[in-house]
Amino acid sequence: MNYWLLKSEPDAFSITDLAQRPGRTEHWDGVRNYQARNYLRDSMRRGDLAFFYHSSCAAPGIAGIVEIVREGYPDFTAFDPFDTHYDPASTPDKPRWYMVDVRLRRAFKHVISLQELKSCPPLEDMKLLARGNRLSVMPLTPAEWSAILDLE
DNA sequence: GCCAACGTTGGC
DNA sequence: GCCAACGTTGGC
Repeated sequence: MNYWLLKSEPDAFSITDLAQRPGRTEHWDGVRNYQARNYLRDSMRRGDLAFFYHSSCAAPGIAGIVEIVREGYPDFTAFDPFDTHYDPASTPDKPRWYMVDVRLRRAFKHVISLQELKSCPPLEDMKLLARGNRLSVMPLTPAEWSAILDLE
């Protein structure tokens, strides 16, 4: 069982959007970074839990918890010329990008703000808070996971 | 909108 | 393989 953090811009896809999907389940598409792709493709397991992080918005922070319900498979949005995440270098025969399916476990009543995360000593070394970090899919240690839950 | 940090691209 | 230029991310 692994712990993760997934970033999304709420303008594009928010935790409220996920809550409204059938089965509160949706594919996590659009990741176009190799390190993040490798996590999605190789390391995420069905049953793993992830924080849903809202980025690039007025109130960045962790909005809730999702469960991985389908392990890595080709991100088909890369095959669609009309999709914003289209990548002609990725084909059904040789897919370059991968996604997983996530199901909403619960949305927090209050988003745990980035500021709260930054001022929590046990989270000092968390990847998310590292200088210049841009990774949109990242692992968390069990200690980080529970420290964040304590902030709720 | 600004800008620092980072990843990718492409010429050499 | 180097590295400058460029595009993107993401907080503020």
